[in-house]
Amino acid sequence: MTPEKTVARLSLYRRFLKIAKEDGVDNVYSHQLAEMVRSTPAQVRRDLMILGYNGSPQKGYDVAELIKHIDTFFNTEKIIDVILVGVGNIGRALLSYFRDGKSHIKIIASFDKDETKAGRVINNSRCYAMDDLKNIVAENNVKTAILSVPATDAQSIADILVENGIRGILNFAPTRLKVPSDVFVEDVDITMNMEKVIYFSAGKKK
Amino acid sequence: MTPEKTVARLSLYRRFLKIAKEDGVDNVYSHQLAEMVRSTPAQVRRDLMILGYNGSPQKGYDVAELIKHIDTFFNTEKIIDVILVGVGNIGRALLSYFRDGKSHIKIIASFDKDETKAGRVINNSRCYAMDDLKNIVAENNVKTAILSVPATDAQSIADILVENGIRGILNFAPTRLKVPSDVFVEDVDITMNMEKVIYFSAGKKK
DNA sequence: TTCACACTGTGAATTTTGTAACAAAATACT
DNA sequence: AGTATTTTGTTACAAAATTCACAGTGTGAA
Repeated sequence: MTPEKTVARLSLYRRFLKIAKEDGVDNVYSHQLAEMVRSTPAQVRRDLMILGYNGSPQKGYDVAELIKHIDTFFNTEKIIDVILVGVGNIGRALLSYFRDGKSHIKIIASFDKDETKAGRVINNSRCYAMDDLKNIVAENNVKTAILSVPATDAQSIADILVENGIRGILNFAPTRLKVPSDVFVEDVDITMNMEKVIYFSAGKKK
Repeated sequence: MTPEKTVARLSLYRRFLKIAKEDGVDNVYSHQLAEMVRSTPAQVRRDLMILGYNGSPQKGYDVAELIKHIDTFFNTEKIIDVILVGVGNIGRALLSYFRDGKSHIKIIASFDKDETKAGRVINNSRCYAMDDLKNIVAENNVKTAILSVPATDAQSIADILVENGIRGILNFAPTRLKVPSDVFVEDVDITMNMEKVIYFSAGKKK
């Protein structure tokens, strides 16, 4: 399977390729792509190898074509439906983030333990009670969830998600979730990231 | 300098150690720490080596002592002041995130281009106009910033930050910032993370 | 006091990730 | 057509991160 780092970079390449396309750019060279994502030409070419799409010397890569191949790689010609659990501050921010960004990722429903939120439409997404999760996930064949609940609830909700067939979780709670090995969890750990910044910026002398 | 990955994990260890301490745990073994942060005992021991603090074979690591050493490593006996620029959805979520979590990181001021937000207190943090940034950063000797503005504004605001002495940026905008090499940038790229989850969870068969 | 035990600290092996180098391909120029 | 130029695809190499494996150590039971 493709290494995690490469997958991450492919996602970036595509984003910047789309911007370039908007700007009317038809083809790019590896060194241009490298500059966009702060990488090196060698790294870019190496990453693109796995797509099975070949650029041409002289003209580099055809932007539209390359995007198409990355789309195929990610299997996202179609819209991907995801759910979000935990409509607190971060949850709401994410709802608007994915609504505004015209990406192929769509939050089809959000859920919250707080029953008073159920039924309300928050940031364009209808909020449901936790009890409805089972049906909505099943009916829409949702496989991916965003978890933005407080740390104290994260594990128990993750259990519910897994139980109902969720296979991938983007976790914003500052906890390490225990899930079966066939479930993929990506942690977005803001405190940790912040501490990294503080540590390394202190090291960088003026 | 300590590798980035190690720094990230040290931050995690500390968080979980603090929780353990709250729970009245006095000492931990590497395999327990490993389980907490989803790692391996060997990895934990290797990471802790750089602290210069030694556990003992029988009792493992003294929790309080280990926390103290990680604190020293991060140089955070004192509170770290940071600023936040961009009081939109994500900005507000972060304000409340850092207000609620009783961490040693404190957002002392927030800024927004939108002058109508200036003067208002949003999520316990006073919002200032961009023009005030210079003075507040200088007066408080702030070295770290959270950037949560739209992608289109990110670079120009980053330039302002750098100009005013900011040396570390936690960037939530889906852009790669161009900064001098003595400034550290950590990107939190939610779309990319989401795509990783989708990719790898699809690979994981039921 | 010796033995067995459970764990640490750390060099060495392994795996993963990134970089460099260069032949082959496509174009433009003469 | 032949040559120079530019950039790719890929292989070989290097560096970094992780894991292994085991000697060393303190403790308590026999």
